Amino acid sequence: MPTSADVARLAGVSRATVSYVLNNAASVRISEPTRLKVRQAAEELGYVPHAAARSLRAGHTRIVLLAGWHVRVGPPYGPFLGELQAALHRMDYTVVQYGSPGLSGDEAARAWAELRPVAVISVGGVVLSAHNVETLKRAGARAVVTVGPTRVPGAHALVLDQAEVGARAAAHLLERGRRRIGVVVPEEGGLEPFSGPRLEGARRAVRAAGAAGVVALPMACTEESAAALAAGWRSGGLDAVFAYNDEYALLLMAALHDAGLRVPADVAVIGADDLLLGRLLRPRLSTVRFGMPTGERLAELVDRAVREPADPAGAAERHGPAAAEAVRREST
Amino acid sequence: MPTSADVARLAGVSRATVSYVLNNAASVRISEPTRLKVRQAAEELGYVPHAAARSLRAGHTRIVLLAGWHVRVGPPYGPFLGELQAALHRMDYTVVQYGSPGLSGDEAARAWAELRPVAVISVGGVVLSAHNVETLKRAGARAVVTVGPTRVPGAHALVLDQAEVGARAAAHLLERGRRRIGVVVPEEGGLEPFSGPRLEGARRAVRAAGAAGVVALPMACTEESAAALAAGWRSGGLDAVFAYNDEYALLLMAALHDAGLRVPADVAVIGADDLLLGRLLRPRLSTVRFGMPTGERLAELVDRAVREPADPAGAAERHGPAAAEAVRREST
DNA sequence: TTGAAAGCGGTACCAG
DNA sequence: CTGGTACCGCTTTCAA
Repeated sequence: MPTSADVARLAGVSRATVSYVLNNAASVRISEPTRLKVRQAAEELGYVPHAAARSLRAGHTRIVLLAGWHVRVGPPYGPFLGELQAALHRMDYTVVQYGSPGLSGDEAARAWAELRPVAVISVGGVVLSAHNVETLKRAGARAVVTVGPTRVPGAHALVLDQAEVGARAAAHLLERGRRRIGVVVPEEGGLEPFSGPRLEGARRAVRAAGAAGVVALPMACTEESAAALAAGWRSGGLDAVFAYNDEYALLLMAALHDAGLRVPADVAVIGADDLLLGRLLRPRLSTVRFGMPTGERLAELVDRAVREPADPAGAAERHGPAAAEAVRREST
Repeated sequence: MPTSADVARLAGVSRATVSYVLNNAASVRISEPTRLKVRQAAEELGYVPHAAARSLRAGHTRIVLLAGWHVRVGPPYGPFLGELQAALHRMDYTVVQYGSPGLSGDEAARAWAELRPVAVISVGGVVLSAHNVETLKRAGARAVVTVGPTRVPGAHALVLDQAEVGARAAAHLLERGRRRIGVVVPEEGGLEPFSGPRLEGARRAVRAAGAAGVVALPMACTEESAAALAAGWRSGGLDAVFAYNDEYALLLMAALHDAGLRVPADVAVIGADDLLLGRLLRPRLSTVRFGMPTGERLAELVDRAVREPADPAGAAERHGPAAAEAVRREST
């Protein structure tokens, strides 16, 4: 691969001049003929600058590290992350995906810091400590943003209060007169940061209402698992279920139907995340929708944090939880 | 951020020694006490090596560039890409996501080459020329893999013959005795590399069978758009539809149902990609399934290409298309 | 207007 | 066994 020295040689100028020309350096005037020679030489050699060398010299990168993307990234995160990525790209950042299955906070922070990202966005998954955030900041991160149920000192937090989702679902079921409520908990790994709070939120809401409590129902995202759960339903005596997610809800609903139970007459079913498919199946699925911020908005937040040198500690944590609301359709 | 020089100073050794210790250099023997001093110093300072500096010196990176991830990345690509990413991570590669909306092949190749990736995986989207592949290889890419309908000279190709999908769908509908066939084409941007060949394949299959031809039906992935399409259905006189995708198929099926048409009596509907939800809705949706390679397999292919210095030109293109087959359920 | 040279952080050769 | 040092490719003062 040709280097800037090769271009300089071919153009008959110094490496400095090459750099000035190709970066349109404003602080220095280069004659038009020289510019042309340099441009042609670069073109001819197919010169492409070396990003690592540049950022080594510059002392900082334009890397935004997007961490903790699970294999199972269900809606509404998929579209959200897509938007985020596109927006950051438009702002000229290099988005580096970093899946970190099974890494501890310390290991993850170290691995991420090696890249010297200018910002880190941690989506679910890895739980960072204040010390980890400190490590990242010292490594050049001007912004560390966590998206998820927890809040880390020192980091911007886009709190997604999953407990609120569970609470709304339970409240809705209670309102509809149900009392014996089950909560489907996914058996798939990696969803605990979401499923745990959802279950807990439902539990709290039910307790607050003076009802008996909720029953956790492990289930995998397969037809077989749903059928197994539905088969034992009558003996459980539950009259309502909050199914973590619309996907799980629909699976279970189909299985309950096949097992001869009527929805919502025998069992009320509510999901979450307001997926499109919830409106396709009949009865239409009730769900809990929660206002996910747009990817663009988070991208702007990151961009601002990167540019603002002053990062008042107070401002770091003021990004409130998005509101959740139950949407009643036909299944409850 | 502390550098290896800081660690060396604190430990009272040279930078070279620090490097040897922290990288467990096998070619050199360092005394145990020294190792300990270095380790402690590094720990104490919270030293994290600088990836860019390292790869600048090494002359190569462990970056695998995953390019062309669209915002709307529908199944079965989502899970596939997730697996791929996880597998590469396990093999100790750094996966860099690079969305390139609206970039030409030349621009994209340049931008990618700046990162000096050791491998490039281009998923749909950007169309690379042989020259672009050459640029990337010169920039250090030991493997360039394209995943999608087209095949680029010089690159490994994981051909996903979308035309075959369309052809199978159409053939299935013809077999079921249908003659006037519509093909839903998504209005959403970014899907053309997939939707175009699917339409074309269906068209060819219908022509080959001596039938009249197919009608392209633009539709967005929303209830409204589906309803609009369904509303004008009777005047179109079509007795079957291939709907690009199970998602579009289900939307349309629900809309047709609401418009008073019976599936499959009045209209046969077939989708593609064999999504889970196609088995939840009744009637169960017929679909075209095609064997997507697992992410693990592609990761291994990349890994092998990276390690094998010899890359016989003949081997570069032998990765055949995955087979597609129609799965009949209840909607056709 | 252009060139020479220092140095970003880390690695690996060679000398001691 | 360890230290000195050259160098990876690029940017950016400082001089000419």
